[in-house]
Amino acid sequence: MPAQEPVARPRRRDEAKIYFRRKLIDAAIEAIARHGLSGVSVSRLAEYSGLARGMVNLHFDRKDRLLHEVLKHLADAYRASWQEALSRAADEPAARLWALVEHDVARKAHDDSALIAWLAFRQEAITNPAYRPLCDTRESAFFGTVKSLCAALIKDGGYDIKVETAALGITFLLEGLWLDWSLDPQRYRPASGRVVCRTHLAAIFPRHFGKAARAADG
Amino acid sequence: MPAQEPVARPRRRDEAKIYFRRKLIDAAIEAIARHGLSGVSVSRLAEYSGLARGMVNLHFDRKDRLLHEVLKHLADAYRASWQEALSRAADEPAARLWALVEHDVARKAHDDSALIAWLAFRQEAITNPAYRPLCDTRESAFFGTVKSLCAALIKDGGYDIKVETAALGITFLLEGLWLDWSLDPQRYRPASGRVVCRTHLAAIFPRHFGKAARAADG
Amino acid sequence: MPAQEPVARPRRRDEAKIYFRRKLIDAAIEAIARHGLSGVSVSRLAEYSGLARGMVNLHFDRKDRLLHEVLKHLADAYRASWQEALSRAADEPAARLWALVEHDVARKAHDDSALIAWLAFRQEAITNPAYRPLCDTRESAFFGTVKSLCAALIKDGGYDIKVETAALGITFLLEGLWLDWSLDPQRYRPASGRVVCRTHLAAIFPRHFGKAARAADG
Amino acid sequence: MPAQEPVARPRRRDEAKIYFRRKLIDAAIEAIARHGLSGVSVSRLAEYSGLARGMVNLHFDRKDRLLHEVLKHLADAYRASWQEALSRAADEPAARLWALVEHDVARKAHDDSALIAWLAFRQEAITNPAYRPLCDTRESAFFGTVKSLCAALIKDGGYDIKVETAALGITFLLEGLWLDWSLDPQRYRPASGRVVCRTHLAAIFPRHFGKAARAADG
DNA sequence: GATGAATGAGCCTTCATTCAT
DNA sequence: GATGAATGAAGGCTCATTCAT
Repeated sequence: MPAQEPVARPRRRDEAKIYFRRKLIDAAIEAIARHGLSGVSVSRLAEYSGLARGMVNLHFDRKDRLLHEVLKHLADAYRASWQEALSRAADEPAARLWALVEHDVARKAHDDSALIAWLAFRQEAITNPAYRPLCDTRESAFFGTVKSLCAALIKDGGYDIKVETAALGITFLLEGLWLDWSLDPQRYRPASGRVVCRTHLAAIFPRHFGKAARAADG
Repeated sequence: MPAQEPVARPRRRDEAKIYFRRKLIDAAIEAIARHGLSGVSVSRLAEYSGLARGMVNLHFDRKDRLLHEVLKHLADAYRASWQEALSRAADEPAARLWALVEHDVARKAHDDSALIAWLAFRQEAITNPAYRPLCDTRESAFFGTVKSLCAALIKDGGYDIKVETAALGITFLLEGLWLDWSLDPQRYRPASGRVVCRTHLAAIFPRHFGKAARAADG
Repeated sequence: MPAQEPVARPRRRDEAKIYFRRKLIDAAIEAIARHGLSGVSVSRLAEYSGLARGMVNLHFDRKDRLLHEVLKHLADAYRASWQEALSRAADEPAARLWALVEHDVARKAHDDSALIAWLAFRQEAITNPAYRPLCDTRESAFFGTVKSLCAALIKDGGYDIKVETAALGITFLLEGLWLDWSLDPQRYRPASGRVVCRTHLAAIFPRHFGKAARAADG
Repeated sequence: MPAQEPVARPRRRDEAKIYFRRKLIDAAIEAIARHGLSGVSVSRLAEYSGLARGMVNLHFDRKDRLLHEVLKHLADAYRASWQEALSRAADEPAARLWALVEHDVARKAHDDSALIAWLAFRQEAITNPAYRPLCDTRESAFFGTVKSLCAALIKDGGYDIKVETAALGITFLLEGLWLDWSLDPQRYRPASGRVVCRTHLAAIFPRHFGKAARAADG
């Protein structure tokens, strides 16, 4: 767990409720990252959160629902994160697309637990349909954004490639990156991930990510 | 479960042993594919295999070891499969590399349970180090083959790209494909996966997979 | 089981904890007495105590530890019992030694389960070293007390016998008594056990337990 | 286990039967001595005997019955042993009684497994009535012999003691000795056991085991 | 006769949930 | 609201026994 912030328990009821829910969600993320989804027991949540066992059922009714909230939390946080990165990028499709990629590539250097937990849900969604809507890459806002950026680039560059194909290629690459990273975070090097993605983009959108752009990137 | 082949139980002891072990391994693959790794209980294995509960411990000592054998089985089967595909390809690096990719792309149209089970182990390996050696893409024979084929292509085509980068890009793409497929096998279309990969290869190895080659592919 | 005292379950938590632990310990003693140490299963403990199966692990973590606590309980209760008997005796070594013997001889008329359970642990200690410290007669406070009383008598009477030998003889006799009693409690007669011990004491400490004393005893 | 005698398996069927039964009985004694009665599993018997698992049921039908045979074997061997010691003694009650005691006292220096196994059955007999007849000291030929020797001594010496009391005292002492020895065979010293018994005999039969006799013993 | 593969009952333990405190 | 004691279902494993080989 990262440095335990010594935030005091709020006195007001509605604030306390939020406080406890958040503590349990954080504990769950940590537990998933360390022991996998099936390694999350109520006892372990109590241990990791420092709260009583009954809190899970009090605040989320069922362990099930807590996990669902955790997934929502992860999805929201991820979306907020890449949208924030997007908002800082220049207002051109190429720059914005690269901002998305760079955000993913770079983020793997920190933020371990959340990423691993996300992957755990991603896997669980295969057999547990309840998680699917929140996990399906193709349905996410991220994928939508990538698609619209690709569409803009294709229109602008006159490329002979379908939007769907371009967007899928990019997301496949990023997902492969996640998995590769997750198996051994120590081994992962942002630089090599970046080059792999850049090369791919240069291939499908040469006028936007071709040699000139690559030189600028180093 | 696929159609239950009515293979009679062998009478000879050594054959029966192999027969039952195989039955348990198949049952495990099926159970993993349906319920995830943590959904594999001895009772469920008994149910899926039609054998007694004690058989798991009799033939594999611990459930643990059965699962390890399942993973080995999956790894072996996958390796045998792509190697067979490789052996049928023309003796040129480009053709051979494409044979590998095509094998992966096409295989997702069948073979559901094995693939999903493999992904489950892949995920489990993140938190359970015991599975890691058999799951780490970078250490596999597959990745080694991809690397040596890339090396040959780079030498032949004089490309300005590191072997590692090229090989990683290809495997990331394929792994992304696996995940995308796994979440909804019905949705998956081999054709679109093929195009995504082809486009990528054309980008990094244009002299081998460029326009001319793409035209040939359709 | 002896008549189930209808003591209501305490409402206060700390009292309830003691109450349930005690109930389980009593159930264990009863189960050991009826079925032997290896006949104590969690199911049987639940049955005998009227509590849920999970209570064993809740209150003692492992069945193992419950049994250890049972042994401690038996040892404590036995010690308290003979010490109480000792405290009521006159302040002379002979009277005190006899009080100890009489306590053992007489107690076998009641208190069945505890005694049989104790013997079961005594036996188990032979192959399970964990029980040994609490079972070893020679290390017990009882043996120490017997020794010091013997020492006092030897000094007072000028007997030509080692303290260790005298004390061992007495404890051997008492242990033989226990075993003989345990095989058939119905057959056991305190009177005959008493005579056997008295005769022995008269032999090694004639000036304290000789004819005159024997006459007084009846 | 003591040095494994390399006796070849007999060819003749009836001899082979005896041979295997004996091997299983020896294995059982060893297993009981090491792991206690409840630690004797068919697997362990197979391991210790070097025979197949099915042999237990083939030769003894049930594990139960094998154990019963083991107890009979132990009882027979013990009886043969003390009777042999008795036959070597001089033809006087005192000498014969002492031969019995000495046999017991001295035997504890070797013969570990059989003694510990015997004690295990002795304990088990408390809760399992099936073992009782073969374990009950008071019913055994040994006790009968002790009683008749005591009777002879009482008649000869004109002692004022009941036969039963005298015989019980002696057997209690010896049983106490067994238990004390069993908890720590390393600690046991035959000499001290001998002195304890001698002192006791001198007390109840002074004319036969009094000072003069004691001096002779050292 | 001898073997060990196959069975299913029973073992201890962990678990999510309920609910009195 | 917050706690953790109590429950009983389900988990993996060991076992004695049966019986085909």
